[in-house]
Amino acid sequence: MLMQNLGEVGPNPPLHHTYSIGDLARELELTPRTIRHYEDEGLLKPERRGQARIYSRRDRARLMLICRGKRLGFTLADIRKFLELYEVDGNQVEQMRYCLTAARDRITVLEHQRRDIDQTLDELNEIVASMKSHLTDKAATAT
Amino acid sequence: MLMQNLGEVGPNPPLHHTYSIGDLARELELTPRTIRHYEDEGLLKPERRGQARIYSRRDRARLMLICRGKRLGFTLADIRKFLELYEVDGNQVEQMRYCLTAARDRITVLEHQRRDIDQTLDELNEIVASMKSHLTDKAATAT
DNA sequence: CATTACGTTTACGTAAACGTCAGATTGTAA
DNA sequence: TTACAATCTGACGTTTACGTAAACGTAATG
Repeated sequence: MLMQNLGEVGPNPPLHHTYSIGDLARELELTPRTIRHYEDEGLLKPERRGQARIYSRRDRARLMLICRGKRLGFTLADIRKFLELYEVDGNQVEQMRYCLTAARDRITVLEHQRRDIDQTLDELNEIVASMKSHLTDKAATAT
Repeated sequence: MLMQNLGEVGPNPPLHHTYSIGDLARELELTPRTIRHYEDEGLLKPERRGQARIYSRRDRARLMLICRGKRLGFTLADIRKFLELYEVDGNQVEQMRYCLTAARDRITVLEHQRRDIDQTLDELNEIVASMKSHLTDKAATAT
C-alpha cells in the first residue's frame, strides 16, 4: 500500500512481470553476487522456482530503494531498518511508534546531509568559477 | 586563499592558535587513532614538536572537511582527491584543468545525492504523516 | 619521585561489503 | 540430445576504516 508509487509508471504495467537475478543486475548495474549478498543480509526474499530466484516488481522496488540508500552512504544494516518503514502493513501500534521514531531519526540525518551537500556545492562552484576566470585570463594573455 | 572562509569566524581569532590531537578529537568527536589514520592516508600533515603533532587552524579546517566528506559517504581516497581541490595555490594551468573536471564530477555526484535525499525525505514524511493519523485514530477510539 | 594524563609507534584484529573462484544444476536453443 | 548460457551454493580473499593492545616517551602535579 505504501509501496504503490514505487513500481513502474509507464504504460501497460504487466500484471505478473518478474525478473531474473541477471535482469536486475543489468538494469541496476549490480552484480548477481551483490544481489545475493543483500538477500543473505535479509534485505530481500524473492520467491524461488526450484533453486532459481524469481523477483517480483515489489522486489525490484525494494532493490532500487537499497541502491538509493547506498548512494546516500548508509550501511546495509541501516537500510534494513529503513526498509521496515516501508513495510507497515497490518502492524501493531507499538511497532508503528517505533517506526515513527526511526523515520524521524532518519529525516534528521538526511537533512544534515542535505545541508552538507549544499555547503559543499556552494564551495565547489566558487572554486570552479575562480578557476574558470583564471583560465580565461591565461588564455587571453596567451593569445 | 580559497580556504579563507573555512577558519573560525568568531571574534579575536588568535593568530597562532594550535591544537593537540586530543583537542581536535574531542571537538570533532573522533578518536585520536582516527585522526592519525587520516594522516597515514595522506589527508593531513601536521607539524611536529618533537614527536607530538601540532595542528594549525588550517589543519583543523581540513579535518572538518574530511568529516563532512565522511558524512556524505565518500571514501578517504575520494576525500583526498577532493581536498586537493582546496589546495590550488600556485598551480599550473594543466593541473587547474584537471581540478576543474574533478570539481564538476563531484558536483554531479552531489547533485544526484541531493535528489536522492529530497525524494527520500518526501517519502518518509508521507509515511510519518500516515502513521500519525493512524495513531491519533487509534488514540481517539481507545479513549 | 611516583602518579596521572596525554602523546608516540608498531602491529595485529575486525566488521562491512562485496569479489572471485570451484563445482553442481538447470533451462533453453540448435 | 547435446551444448551453452545462466543460475545456484559454498567458501575463501580483499579492501576500507578504523579498533585495540603493547611498550614506551614527556610533562605537570601532589
